Amino acid sequence: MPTQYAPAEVEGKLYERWTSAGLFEADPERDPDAPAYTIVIPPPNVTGSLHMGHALDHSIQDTLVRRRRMQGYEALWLPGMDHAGIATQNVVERELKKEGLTRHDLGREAFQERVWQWKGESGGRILGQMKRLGDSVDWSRERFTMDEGLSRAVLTIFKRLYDDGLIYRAERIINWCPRCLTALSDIEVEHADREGELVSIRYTDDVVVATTRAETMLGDTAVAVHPSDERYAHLVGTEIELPLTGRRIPVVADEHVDPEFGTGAVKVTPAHDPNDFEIGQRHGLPSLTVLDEHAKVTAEGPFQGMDRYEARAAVVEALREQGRIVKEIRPYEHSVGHCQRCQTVVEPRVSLQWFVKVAPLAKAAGDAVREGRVQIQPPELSSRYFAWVDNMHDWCISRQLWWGHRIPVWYGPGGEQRCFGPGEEVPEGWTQDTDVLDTWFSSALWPFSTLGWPDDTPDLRRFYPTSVLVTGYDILFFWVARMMMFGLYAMDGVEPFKVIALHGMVRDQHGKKMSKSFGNVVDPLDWIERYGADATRFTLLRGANPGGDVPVAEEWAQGSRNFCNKLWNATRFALMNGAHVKGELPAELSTTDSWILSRLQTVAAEVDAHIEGFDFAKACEALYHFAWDEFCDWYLELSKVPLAEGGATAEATRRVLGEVLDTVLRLLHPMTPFVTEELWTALTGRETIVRASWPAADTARADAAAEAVVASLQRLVTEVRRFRSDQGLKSGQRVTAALELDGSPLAAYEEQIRSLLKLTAPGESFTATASLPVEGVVVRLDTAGAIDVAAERARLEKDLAAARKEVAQTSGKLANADFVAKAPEAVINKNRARLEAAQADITRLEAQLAALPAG
RNA sequence: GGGCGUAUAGCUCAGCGGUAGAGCACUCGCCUUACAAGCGAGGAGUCACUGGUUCGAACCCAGUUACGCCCACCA
Repeated sequence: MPTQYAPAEVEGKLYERWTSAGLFEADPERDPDAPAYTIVIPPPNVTGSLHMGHALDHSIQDTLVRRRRMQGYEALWLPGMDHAGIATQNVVERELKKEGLTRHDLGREAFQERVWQWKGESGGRILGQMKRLGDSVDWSRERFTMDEGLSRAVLTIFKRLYDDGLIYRAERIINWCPRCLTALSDIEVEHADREGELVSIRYTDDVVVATTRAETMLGDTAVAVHPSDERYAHLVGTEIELPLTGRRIPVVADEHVDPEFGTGAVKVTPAHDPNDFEIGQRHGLPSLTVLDEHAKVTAEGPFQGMDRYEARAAVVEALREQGRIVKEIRPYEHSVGHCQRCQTVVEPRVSLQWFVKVAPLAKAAGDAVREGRVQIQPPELSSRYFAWVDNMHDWCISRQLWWGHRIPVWYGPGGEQRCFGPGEEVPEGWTQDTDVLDTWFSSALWPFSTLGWPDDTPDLRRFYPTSVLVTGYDILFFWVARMMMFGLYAMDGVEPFKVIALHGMVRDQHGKKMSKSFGNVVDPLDWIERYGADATRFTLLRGANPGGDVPVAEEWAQGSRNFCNKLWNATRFALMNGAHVKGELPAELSTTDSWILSRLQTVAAEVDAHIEGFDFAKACEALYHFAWDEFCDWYLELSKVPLAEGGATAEATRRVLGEVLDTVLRLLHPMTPFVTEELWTALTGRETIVRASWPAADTARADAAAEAVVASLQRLVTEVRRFRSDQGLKSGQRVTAALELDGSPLAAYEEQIRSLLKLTAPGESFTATASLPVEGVVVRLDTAGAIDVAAERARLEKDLAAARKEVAQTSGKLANADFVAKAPEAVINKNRARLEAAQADITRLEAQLAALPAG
């Protein structure tokens, strides 16, 4: 074995071995008694490639699934991709543009073929990247939201919702992207504060209105004031002339108007503003569309054909010429909606669209969490979930795109409209709606459509409901809430998952969001290549505090790489010394053996509990410390003496070494699958760790006495090392020493202590001696006259002062009647122990000071 | 505008009633036959501020300040 672990040389080979052996494949019939464990992957966009967010999300899911698989569950992690309507259509349209073509040049069918072709060639790059990460997904069950089966699920549920009156078509104001040329749902619009201009316009001598979108005045069909606003009471019910158009529009009274804001009079443009649309509905106002789908002015007149921004300036200029602009135009920061996919400013627009009536579905989705049938992890995020599901607007599901599931509604003679389910025959002469469904419509079915629904399949029976949904809190609304709605609806009230485990966003080392413009984006593949998949995963998991964002930095990845290397070298040492896992543990164990086995079982219990509780940071932390600080730094070092002794002692040590490594590797395997597989198979000679058993904590191995002995041994060794370091003694320099260990439980460890401290046997003569009473034993070191007495005295005096302060504090506390009367017994005892320890320290330190040679 | 959250060592974060912890960074000493991707030793924090509750507060309560996030139909 080389002295350094080279991930690149083992990862590809191991992944290939795992998949060809079918180790990740679930089988609904394998063992009917085994509980099922299911995770469906949040399907990445077919346009996507692996970023740190995915790497985190997948590391978590893989950890959960691998642990369950080791525990004997029938574990299924189902992979797949989302067709990502707008995103994908945009990509392919961009490609076409390079060839000087638009989708209209191809026509609908040819364009769709083109997208499928693109999907075959470059879509799904992310699936290959998932293999690099080590995802233990079942590739035999890979799904795509546009698959035949999943499409049938979409049509089936559409038909059911339609028949239940939960899907309707209506002319409503919706968010419109003038670049993508489609409607968007509320959550596909991102709001950001932008500097705009608030223009005050004098409609008449009495009526001044303000707007940031002056061009929309061309579509005004009223001015609204608050019903109780006395300034305007005389105008309500009258008509005024709308400048630039000559149209006469009414003044209406509406509660929505805030009399405190501006002049208290509002222009009303029902066709291009959501509020105004509602005012229009309430007062029966006409809705006058003045902007087309490209956001160009359609209203006849001088502005016709202008882009909205061009028109905005032109309208203001025209009004200015008429002297209708009040005062100066002032800068105004306000929130502006942008298309999530292309960042174009969204234009509210009235149009005929399809909607899901969400009220009953959202109610059920909320209740499932309220009643505890679905648990949100961490629970603090539940309030956000409720805020969303309890206040949801109807969901606009139609998109004016070509890539997606086409709406299964046909229009027949006489304007009749009918929904045809899968397999139903559409009569001659009927034409299908040209819109497709929002991409989230099909992803909402993912937890059951992937398992075969609407058919009653063995997979669906065995693996639904899924066990846990793992995703970032950013798509709680986009996706999670909608899966809840559709899952409960389609599966007759059975929730799609039992736990929603939300994680944070990956950020840079200063907690900043990763973005191309900041230049702080880290590519997980880059880390995988330089540090290995395990180090990449471990870094992410180690930062994954429940609910918190996950900062990552280059140095932390190096630290994880170093940790993998540490495991590598520990195993190398163990194998070089004949460590093994054959047979039972020896009946006769040394104290250090008992200690490490005791600690091991505690750590196994902790790790298990932390993963169970989705606290991956703590699981990693516990293993990191145990493996490095306790096992490598102490047990391994202490084992060198018994190993050298040979015989039964050495044999017992080899067995314990093998035992601890075996267990640690299995505990780490869900987080760092590759290095653990490589080392574990070498150590045990077995086929694979993937289906090895998950370690259970053996409480019978708990041994507080052994832990106490090792703790004092560690204190002794540390104290002497401290002395040597303070004294500037060469670390390789052998020092003669007498250890007076008689009667101490450490007596059995004299050899190890000498070895750790590089002490030789007591010499013939002591020239200058430092005496270190530690833990009731005395160490006399012959430092060949090299003692810096002043430095040692300063050091001891500092420690002495600290000990005296401690005594003062604790004894003061114990003298406080209130404290003694009210504090719990355990706390009082702790203080007593602390006092005793400090008093012992004082005795020891005073003795050490007294023993110092005159200097 | 509403809601939620966070302020702890240089950085990123744990701790959430009983005398402050980790990783990285830093200082000093070491190529000690598992590992220099390493080993040993060490320094470093009035736990944002102000009050309150308590025998005892980083932790609970109130307020202040500063950040962050989510939602929203702020013309």
